[in-house]
Amino acid sequence: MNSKNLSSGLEDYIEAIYIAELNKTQLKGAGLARNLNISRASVSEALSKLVERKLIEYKSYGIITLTPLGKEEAIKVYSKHNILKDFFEIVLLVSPDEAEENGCKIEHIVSQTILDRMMRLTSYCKKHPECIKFNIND
Amino acid sequence: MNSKNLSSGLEDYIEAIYIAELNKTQLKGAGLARNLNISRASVSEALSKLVERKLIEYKSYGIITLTPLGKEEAIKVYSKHNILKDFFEIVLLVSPDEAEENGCKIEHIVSQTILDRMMRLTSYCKKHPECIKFNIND
DNA sequence: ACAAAGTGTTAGGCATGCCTTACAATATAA
DNA sequence: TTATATTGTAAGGCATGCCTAACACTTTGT
Repeated sequence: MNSKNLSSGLEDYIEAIYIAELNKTQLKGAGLARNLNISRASVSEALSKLVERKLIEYKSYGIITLTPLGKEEAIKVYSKHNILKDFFEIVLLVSPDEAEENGCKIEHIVSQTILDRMMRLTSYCKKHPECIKFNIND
Repeated sequence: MNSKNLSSGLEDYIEAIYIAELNKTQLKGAGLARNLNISRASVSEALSKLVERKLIEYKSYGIITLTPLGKEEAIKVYSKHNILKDFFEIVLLVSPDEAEENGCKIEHIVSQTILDRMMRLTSYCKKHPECIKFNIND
């Protein structure tokens, strides 16, 4: 389980780091702790693991950076997240907050096939909005 | 977290016990261990917790039975499971195995609103099968 | 009734992942 | 430059949930 699969916990860290990079934020451990609402101690442990797995670069008091490998992983997770969120919002008409919350959890466990189908259905519903009447009548 | 919320692990046990009851199977700990592919020792621990929380009745070497409370919980989980599985199969056209596998995991974390919407969309698609063309063309 | 098969439990471990406390190191602002 | 704020980490805990090994108990078949 060391080389390939990331636990859902580590995926969350990687994703948060990636989002910080997207926002061009200089992220340190303490900031990550604040973002994730987790203790600095826990973040410290997690960062060590991520460094060990060569997914991030990080030295004490420095800025956290994704390695190319880490970025690859981050993009995977983040895109799962977005596929789910869009699907919940656009197809199932769920509120943004709830879509976000569910996406965050489900992203770690859902299969690729299901994501692919969701993506297709989302884009279909965007083009054919009349298809979303399921929710109103029978 | 004691009185109300079940961990996803315990939900799995409860669900497996419920399914055994549906099949009119006399279930003991060892059988449950086989069903879930888990050691007898782990099952033994879990059953103690479930007895403690008054979700099952169980004595060593006896048959495991759900209490009314346990049955209530089981039905909740099981119906989530089925809503997800049906949705994946009927709306997203995923294979039964994959639908099952994903349902098993997601049932523990998905919100009620999303389940409700999935249910509606599933029944809509059953009545209007032409709606599932999203998967073929644009 | 007694051996074999099946079942249950305890003890000791491992992994994940979170916490608080206490302290150490660095950065920053006066 | 020195005090304050920020950041990092080590130690010791807790909870979940899984494992194996070893042992104990019950059931079953002959």
